[in-house]
Formats: sequence, C-alpha cells, structure tokens
Amino acid sequence: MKLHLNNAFDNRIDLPPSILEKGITKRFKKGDILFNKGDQSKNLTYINRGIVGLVNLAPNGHESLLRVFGEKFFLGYRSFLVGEHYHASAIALSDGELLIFPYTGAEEVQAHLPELFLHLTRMIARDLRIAEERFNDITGKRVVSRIIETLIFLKQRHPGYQWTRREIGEFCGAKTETVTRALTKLEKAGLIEKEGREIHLSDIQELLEYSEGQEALNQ
Amino acid sequence: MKLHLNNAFDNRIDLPPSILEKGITKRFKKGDILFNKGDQSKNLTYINRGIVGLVNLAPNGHESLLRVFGEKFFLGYRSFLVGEHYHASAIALSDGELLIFPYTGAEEVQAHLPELFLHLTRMIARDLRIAEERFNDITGKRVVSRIIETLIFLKQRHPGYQWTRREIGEFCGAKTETVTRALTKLEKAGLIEKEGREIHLSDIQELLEYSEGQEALNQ
DNA sequence: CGATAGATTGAGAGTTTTCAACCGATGTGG
DNA sequence: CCACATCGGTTGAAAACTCTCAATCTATCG
Repeated sequence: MKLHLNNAFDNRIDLPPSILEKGITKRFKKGDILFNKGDQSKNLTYINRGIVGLVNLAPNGHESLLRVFGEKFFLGYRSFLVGEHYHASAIALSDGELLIFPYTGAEEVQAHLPELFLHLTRMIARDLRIAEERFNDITGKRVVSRIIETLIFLKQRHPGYQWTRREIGEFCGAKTETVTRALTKLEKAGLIEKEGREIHLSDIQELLEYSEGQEALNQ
Repeated sequence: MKLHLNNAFDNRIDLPPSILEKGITKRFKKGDILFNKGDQSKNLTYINRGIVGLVNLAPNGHESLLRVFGEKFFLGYRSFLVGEHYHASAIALSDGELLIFPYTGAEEVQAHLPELFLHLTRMIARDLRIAEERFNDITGKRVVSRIIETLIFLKQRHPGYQWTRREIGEFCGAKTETVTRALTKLEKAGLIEKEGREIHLSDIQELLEYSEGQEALNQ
C-alpha cells in the first residue's frame, strides 16, 4: 500500500481553458447521486469543486467505497472509455460543482484530444494498481493495518474532508465499530489525535511502523 | 461478480500478422518468473501459448493471485502504459511461448497503433471493474460464495487449466484448507464433481443460486 | 432545544484461520 | 522399475479475529 503515498495527487489535473470552456456546469449537493450503478455512461465528467465517492451497494445491503474523487479529478472515465454501464454509483460526499463534457465516446477523445486520452488511460492504470494493492491488503493484513493505511491514503488525498468511521470502514472492509476501536487503540498509543470528529495523524512514519508491527497474518 | 461471466474472453485478442511478425518469440517453462515486482516495464508482451499468473508476494509471506493471462492475452500492459514499475510478479503456471514487442512506451503505441492502444486501454478498464467487483465480494460475501464465483470465473476463462486449491484461494482471499472444505461441501450438495484433481461444475446457474443463498453478511 | 447522525463501549457469537497429522498422486534419481 | 521425496489434498480441533447486537453518549443542524 505504500506506493499510494507517492501518488497522492496523481489523479488531479488542471485542464487548459480550451477544454474547460466546452464543459457544461452543474451544481450538486451532498448526498446527490451523480450517476447510478447500471446506467449507461454517456459523458465524461470533471469536478470543479467538491468531493465524490464511487460506492457499491450490494443486493444484501453491504456497501463499499471503491474510489474517491476530489477537486480537479475526472469522474466516470472508466465506464466512458470502455463503453460499459457504470458498475457502481457516484454519490456526492459534499456540495460541489461538475463540468460535463458531452463527448460521444473514447474514439472521439482519442482522435481529437490524444493527450487527454493518454492521461485518462494512465489514470485507470493507476487506479488498477491501487485497487490491486488494496486487494493484497484486505486478504493479507489485519484490520488495524488496513485502517492505518486507509487513514493515510484518504487524508493525504483529500485533506479537507472529515472522514467518518463508516466511510473509512467501507474503504478497507471493516465495520464502523471496528474502526472506532482501532482509532481508540491508536490514540492510546499516541499515534493519532481525535478532536471532535476530526482525526489528526501525528506521525505517518510511526503509523506505518506500527502497522507493520501488527502481527502480520502468518503463512 | 456476475458480470464477469459475460466478459469471460474480453481480454483475448487475435493480432494481425502485420503486428505479430514484429514480436520476438521466447519460450518459458512452468514456474518461470516472467517479470518481477519492482522491475521497470520495458516492453509489451503477448502470450502465444500457455498460462501466466500475476502474483503478489507480500513481505509477510502472504500471496495473492491478482490476474490470470492465457493464450492470446497481453501481459504487462498496465505497467507499460503508465510507465510504472511492476506492482506484482508474473509467474508461468504452465509451459508456453511469449511474443515480446519492444515498443518504447505508451506514446509510440498511441501514435503508430491507435487501435491497439484503445484495445489496451479498454482491457485495463475491464480489469479495473473486475478488481473492484472482487473487492465488493471479498468485503461483503462469505468465503463459500467467493469460492463459487472464483471457480466459475477461472473455469470459464481458462477451461484447460487444472486450478489448485491454493490458486483458487489466492484468487479470492481464502486459505487452501478453506477451499478444500468448501469444495467438499459443494460436492455433497451435488453442485460439483471432483475427479482426481479436476473439478467439474455441474450447473452454473444452481451454483450461483447456492452462492446467493449462503447467508449473506448482514448489513 | 429537540432531532438526528455519528461515535463509543461491552458482551457474546460466528466464520475463517491456524496448526498438525495424514493420505494420495506425481515425478525423479539410483 | 522401484524407492523416496515432494506437492497437493483432506480432516479435525482449537484459537483468533472481527462482526453482531444493543445500549449509551456526543456532535451537529434546523
């Protein structure tokens, strides 16, 4: 999971005015669903302001937080490029503003905006690495380690946002209560500080060392 | 996870002779390491014959099977396109033969072989969906369900190969013994047949129904 | 100020892993 | 061609995480 740290802002991009001006502005409010799992992807979206989560709600009620998109992130590019239906829903975690680009499909972007196309491809490639690193973590590490790494990842990528225990858990496969217990433990160990709902990471290096010390799964 | 089934062969591609003839042929044997985690990606590879696993070995010894590549699959395209070091190792699961294309990087492919570039992009996009669907499964489903879905996925994609309990487990986050117990249970329920080391799936639809019935994780 | 969402804590339950022993098949070298 | 080593598979009992459920507390917002 360490690689995440070196790539905290990889997916943030400043668009040139020539592209920006072609987007259609649209505001959204916290809790809004920006697209639904199963919908056909019709356009490429960019976040001017705000923060959005890609969430999967399973039929049995289980929810997971797959990715998070902040200011200057694209959104919905995976489905757009491959022409699939969305495999998860985008839910606004804060108020904000979108730019919508009504391109017809991957071919149009590739032909007319090759740089952007390459950028999007590389974003997906990094997303895939991160997803697979998370897979390693979830199958090979204790929940405390996963929570530590999630804290570091989410905090570094989106410092402004106050992550809830639930969101942290949904990102790393843990229940809310488990996250609470882990945070209490970390606070007692002097590795984090809780201030109301805000969480401060005292020393990332120490946190990572603590994580590694957490009795790795044997075998 | 159901979507996997509709895309069993998505990542298989027949290359035209114009591309094929430019590749350098290289044989490999079962157990060979085709590239190592941490290596710099230098070329694009295609599998003429054989089957290859993308494997992560964590420092604590935990192993996971991230993806599997068969005949007519590309290999190593994620790292190649984004210009990253490999985040996992490629290990030959059988004897086989590679074609190596010494392209200099993503830009060259985009400029000279735009169709191939689009294909690779879409492959990564599908890989990302599959990885995230697996993430949902691993956090939200019981181990028996995961094993069932893994059996179906791996068997459909690579019918010729005899999957071991260990590989099945490494693909869905379960220990070898757990896979054994699950298979015994499924055999007793008449849903699969074991014939030596070969596993026959009697009825995929029934298997999926059984999977859903397996007391979903609450909440 | 009340309502609601989020956080905390405890006790008990349950799934999956761990550890250990054993079996059977496969393959290799003498 | 047999002996033996090795790999994969099976089974059982015990241990260990993490979850579940329930109750209570706190923060935030209208």
